[in-house]
Amino acid sequence: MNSEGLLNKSWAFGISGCSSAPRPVCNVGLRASDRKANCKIIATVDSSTIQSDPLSGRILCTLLLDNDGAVKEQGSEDIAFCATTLTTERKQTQPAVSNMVQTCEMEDRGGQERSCTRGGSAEVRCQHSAWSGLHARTSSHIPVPVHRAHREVMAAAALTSLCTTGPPRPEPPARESSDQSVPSTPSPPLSTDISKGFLLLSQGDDVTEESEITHFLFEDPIPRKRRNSMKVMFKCLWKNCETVLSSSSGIQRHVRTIHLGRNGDSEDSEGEEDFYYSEMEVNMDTLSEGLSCLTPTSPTMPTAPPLPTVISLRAELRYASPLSQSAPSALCHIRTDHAYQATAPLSSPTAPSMFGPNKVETNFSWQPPPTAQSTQIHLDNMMERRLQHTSGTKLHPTATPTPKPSSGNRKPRGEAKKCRKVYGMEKRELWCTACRWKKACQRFTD
DNA sequence: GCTGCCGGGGT
DNA sequence: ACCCCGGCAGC
Repeated sequence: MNSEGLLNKSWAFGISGCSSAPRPVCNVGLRASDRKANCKIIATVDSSTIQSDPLSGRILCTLLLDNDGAVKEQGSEDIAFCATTLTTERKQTQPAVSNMVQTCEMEDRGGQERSCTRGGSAEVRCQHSAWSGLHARTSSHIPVPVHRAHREVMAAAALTSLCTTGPPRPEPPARESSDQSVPSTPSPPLSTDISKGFLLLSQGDDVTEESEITHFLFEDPIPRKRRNSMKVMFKCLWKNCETVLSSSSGIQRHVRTIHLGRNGDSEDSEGEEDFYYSEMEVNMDTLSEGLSCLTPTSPTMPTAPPLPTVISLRAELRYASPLSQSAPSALCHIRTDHAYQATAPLSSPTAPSMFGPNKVETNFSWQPPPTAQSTQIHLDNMMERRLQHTSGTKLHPTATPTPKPSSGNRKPRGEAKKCRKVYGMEKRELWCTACRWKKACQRFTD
């Protein structure tokens, strides 16, 4: 097997920390290939590649490959990890190794040799020690192509994941003292430090992918859930606007279109919208609980969801056709002030569905807990405001969308003929009740 | 002026 | 709750 084959087998076996180290140092300290009697030194890991290493220059361990194909590790007692990366140099000299197993177990036998062969497969066992608290950096003297580095990272990830399946091991005191910045909540410096190392390896990779790799590499089962449950949201800072979106582009577009009154795709804002939103961390567990309460298909949906953080769904409608002019009244025919109007249809055939294809965005807004009725009112107002905005009148940031103070909230006269017009005064008995009572016609709605 | 309908009052 | 109407505003 050539070196490429080794790569394909994810020969990278060096991983540290294992199950009891939530912040394993995964470093690449491989230097050279060498030969010994009956063994081949396939890698040496020294402390020169480790940042903040108090024993600078010291060889931490040497990885040997014996004739049986088993990997042996030899080194000092305080070996924290055995990490390796295939280098160009090694790629040329690495002998064929088969049945290499990507297993890393936590096992402290107290001896110098921590390797065994099981079923013809070699296992690299890592010993946990005080070294686990060390921060690692990527060895800068090892040129690694991006794609290959990526593969090696993934291989290391596989190893680590196997490590975490090992028997539980109590946290060593050394870690507690050396690394005090390990809260139960996510720790940005960790991901930053680690990811920095991998960024050197895979600068061309997408950040998200790199982040995923980092999480995959170093995640703890329980902390991962917390880590994933926190999500950065972007909150609009505009006065009286509580829109919260999950993406910066979305909030920028929101600010640009809603508040700045600019075209959503135009670039003339020159980043002005950046001043009108801020990031916020949101516990997605709480949010999802709230959402599940609001989900119509939720089997456990209560009639009045007791939300710790209440979400009101804002159906932001964007209409491009003149149909939108009449949409509000058609959409929101929930009126209970008069009994004769309660029988009116809840929606018009010409009205777009609230959750229909015209719905472009659904925003989450943190607001005081509304009742079901107030939620409807909120939707109503939101839609009306949006429709007023999209129907041609550009909103000034400080201007409240009040069309005409003098005209009050009187809705514009509809286009359709009413009962009076259709039947005439002679057949007043054919009018709908509302028309007879000089109220808004309920038969011929707009 | 016609029409739609809001607001208010009467029963 | 039901019914009626004055009055306003859009057309």
